[in-house]
Amino acid sequence: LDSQLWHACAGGMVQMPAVNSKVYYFPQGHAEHAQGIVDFGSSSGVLALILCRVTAVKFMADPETDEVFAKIRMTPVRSDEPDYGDDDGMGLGSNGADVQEKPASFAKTLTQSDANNGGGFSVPRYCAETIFPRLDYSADPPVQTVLAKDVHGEVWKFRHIYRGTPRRHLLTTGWSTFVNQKKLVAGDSIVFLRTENGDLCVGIRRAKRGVGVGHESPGWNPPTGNC
Amino acid sequence: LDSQLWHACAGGMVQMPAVNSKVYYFPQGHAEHAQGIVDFGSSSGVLALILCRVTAVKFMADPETDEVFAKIRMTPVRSDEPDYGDDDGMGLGSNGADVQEKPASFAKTLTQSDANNGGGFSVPRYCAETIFPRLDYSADPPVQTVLAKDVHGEVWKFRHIYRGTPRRHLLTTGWSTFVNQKKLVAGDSIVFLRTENGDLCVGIRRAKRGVGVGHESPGWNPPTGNC
DNA sequence: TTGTCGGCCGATCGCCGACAA
DNA sequence: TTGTCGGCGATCGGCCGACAA
Repeated sequence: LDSQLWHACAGGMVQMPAVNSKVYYFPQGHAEHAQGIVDFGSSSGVLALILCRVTAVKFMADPETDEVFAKIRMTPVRSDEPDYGDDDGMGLGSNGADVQEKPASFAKTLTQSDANNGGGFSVPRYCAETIFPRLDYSADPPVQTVLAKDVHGEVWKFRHIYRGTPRRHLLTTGWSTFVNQKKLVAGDSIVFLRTENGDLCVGIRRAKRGVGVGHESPGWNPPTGNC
Repeated sequence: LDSQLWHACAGGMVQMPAVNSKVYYFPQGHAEHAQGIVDFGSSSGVLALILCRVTAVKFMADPETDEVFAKIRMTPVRSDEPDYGDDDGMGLGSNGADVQEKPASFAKTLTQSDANNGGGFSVPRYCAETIFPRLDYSADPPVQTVLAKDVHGEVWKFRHIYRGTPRRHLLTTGWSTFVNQKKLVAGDSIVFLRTENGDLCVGIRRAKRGVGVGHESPGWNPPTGNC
């Protein structure tokens, strides 16, 4: 899985430690994330945090839901181990900027109309103009076929049209197939990303399904958006 | 799973040993059935057949495909064990007839028209008259709703109508849903069974999917039909 | 700029009798 | 008796601009 698409799906709040960097491992946080509340009382003999060195990071995606996650391999740093002087574990360069250029990407939360069966997808103008291939506006109406690769490398085909009064960008043919196959519902988000060589990719962020999900104000998220 | 419905799905050629009866267990046949060819050469030290006593029989059905199978528990009969004088292991009474009355059932192999999407199911007259609830022929046309329980206890609803020239029995509304949910194709068989208390049940026999399946002559199977 | 709606057209579903095997 | 076919009406999918937030 391409790490750029992975990061676009994960969102801008997610930063991954670089290989060879040093991080603190929290056993309690890991256990709670994996299987719920665990008693790590002071008498349990488990340290609260352990200084480790990252030995491997693997970017992955669930084959069913397309949701992204990562496997991080760590080894404890022994107190007598010499310090290699590596970075702070946030995967950032010394100037605080990502060492890797961030490609253009855009995330939108699906509206009721987007997810409705039989409807299309309303493409925000910013997304259409900066992420999608350039449309030939001299045609009437301007139409093109857009190909996008998902996290599994599968290619999806969409009809991209610029029409209506006032004019707006829409994905029509191919969109409902995508919604049904991916089992998307209103509230889920879709991520479009343009790689350096001009290829288009598409990712998914499922809405939190748990009870008591707060009613977020709708609207689109700034490029490479929410957490 | 009701043993009568199980037997109707398995077909008349299948006879199960009764609990407490004695049978021969063939390790080689069991192994080949489970995982393919296994070498049971004379030097392997495994006996070709072992006299056993059946201690339990469990009638089951695959939750996905509805295909029926059974779990048979056996314990080897030791040579010094006294003979209880039980039967021959075919589950038959001393007169060779089934100890349990066989309920009315009917099996039909689905034709192309039966399996076609958008079509109905052509009910053989014998099945409609002996298995289905009695139809009120004074109505025009005679119609009723038929409820049938599958191997999981799930109830399916069909519209049963007697119409056309010449007159014939058909299942219309509800049939295509059943075909799609059960993923039935032409060549698969459907089994209808009426229990003693008048309830209707429905089972499935999948066609052999393997390559080189011979072209069987079509047509319906006699009551509680094929193997 | 874009979310939602009603209109509308074509495709499909599914019920029907005709006909013949 | 029943398998297959063409007809046809109802429903649904899906593309469209209108309109307003």
